[in-house]
Amino acid sequence: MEVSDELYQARLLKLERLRARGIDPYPPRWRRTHTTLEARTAFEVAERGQGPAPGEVRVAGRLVGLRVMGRLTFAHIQDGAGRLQVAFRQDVLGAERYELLRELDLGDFVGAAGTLFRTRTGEVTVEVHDFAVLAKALRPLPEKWHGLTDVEKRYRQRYLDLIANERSRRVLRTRSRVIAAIREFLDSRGFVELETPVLQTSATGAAARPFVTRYEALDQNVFLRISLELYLKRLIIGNFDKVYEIGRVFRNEGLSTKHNPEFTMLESYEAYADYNDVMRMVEELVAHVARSVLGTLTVTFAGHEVDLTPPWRRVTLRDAIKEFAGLHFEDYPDAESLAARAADLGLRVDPARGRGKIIDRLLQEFVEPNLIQPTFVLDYPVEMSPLAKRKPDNPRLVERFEGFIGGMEVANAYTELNDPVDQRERFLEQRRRFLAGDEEAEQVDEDFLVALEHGMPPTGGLGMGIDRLVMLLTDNQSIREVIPFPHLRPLPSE
RNA sequence: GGGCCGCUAGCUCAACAGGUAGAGCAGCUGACUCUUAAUCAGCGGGUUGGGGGUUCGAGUCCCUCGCGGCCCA
Repeated sequence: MEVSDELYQARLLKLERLRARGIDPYPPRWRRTHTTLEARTAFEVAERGQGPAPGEVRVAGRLVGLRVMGRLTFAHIQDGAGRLQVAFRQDVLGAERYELLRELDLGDFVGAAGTLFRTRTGEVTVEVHDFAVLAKALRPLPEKWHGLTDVEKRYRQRYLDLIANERSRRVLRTRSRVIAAIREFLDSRGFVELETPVLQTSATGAAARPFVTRYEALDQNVFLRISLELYLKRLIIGNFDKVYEIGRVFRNEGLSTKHNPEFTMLESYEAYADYNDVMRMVEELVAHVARSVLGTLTVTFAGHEVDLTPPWRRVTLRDAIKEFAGLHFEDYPDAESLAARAADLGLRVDPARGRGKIIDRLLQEFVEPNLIQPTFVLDYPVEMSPLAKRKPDNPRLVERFEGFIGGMEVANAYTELNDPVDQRERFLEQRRRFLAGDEEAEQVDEDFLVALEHGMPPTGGLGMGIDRLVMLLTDNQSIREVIPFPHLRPLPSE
């Protein structure tokens, strides 16, 4: 992050020379009439005789190109909408104003007022009558042609990446539009968006280790949420029939290109729906998002053509594992026999972690990477799913599905468990696992049990990882690309 | 956690077999009124990620630590 003293001092000197001339290098205002895009569009519309000539325009942006040719200077400024060329002529500006250009550097914000014209090479350009420094930059920009490619620096100083790399800006814009499209879809179906607590006295709703922090005023340890589930269910109990939240959850786990400690989840709950209804909603939701953001239902992800058109393939977990791992897990009623069979397949698993964990590993290792086209895997063992309702015809399984696309899990949903007695038993089973050393076991949430005992209607619930959905739609294999400021290990001596 | 690869000027990258660390862009000085990676002439710029070792001599070889990437678990 050190900048050479030479470059920094050169810019500081220019800053001081501006001040010496009575020019504020950080003026509080600049009245802008057009973005760069609006200015060009207005000119082109007038050129075709389809609108009035824009006359004097006032544009502003970061100086990203500067070509001084004696008494004529061309420059490009970049704003949020795009780039525009501006031309400074000494005979128009006068020698004294023109001299001020010497104090400009690439990276500075400038405002330019003037009229639009086309250069001999055909580029729409502002003939500048007046200009101002809006903010002097003291550090240099990344190289103008190659930009910034150092991956670590791109993440640590994301603003430089965003200045230099159009692709990075586009990915984050897509992220924003994905979230907007999700809201549009759910709102149009009558869902209500509410916010539930980030700070919780027990972290529930997922198998994950939580972050712990300290609430000083109450002299109490609190957790950052690992899911949105149990509070949204309380809202279902409280008569919000369709409710959702898009929010950050926090999981105290490893750091990688696939995992960020904080990530964005959508959870939705719908009374009187079951997991089949939720399945249909998920495929329609994803299709809506793709159509509205990309204008197509076919996306390329990691070299694969993925077709998001509903309906998606549906396969039971039992059949999926049979298909890809070649074993029928129901033939192995206990953890020991299943672990032994998994070992034959080259998968080392500890039977002490339980039968559900082994099945989960089989799913992750053998099935998940093969689910490139959108696929719902359904009917999970009850041990893996302490918040889901049992299947009426098979109490060892629950009405749960996960949605996979491009080899990634993007959705997880259940017919929600609303039997408070069964829920209490499931919590107690989780508690036993926790005491046996399973740090990811669900915590008992007594307050939630009391809520459930007041009655929750049959409900279909959904969790979706927004970051992964954005990865899919932008063809990024690293979650860090789709998060504005991904978490990185700290650099030494800070 | 393990393996492999990377870290050199502000940025993008070179540097044979261990022998004076270079180029382009950016910066500085100058020329230039239609350029657009402007061009031309000249100049400055380095703790080669940190620490240690081998050697007459280390960007290069060895050890170690840090950060990142890819793969595996």
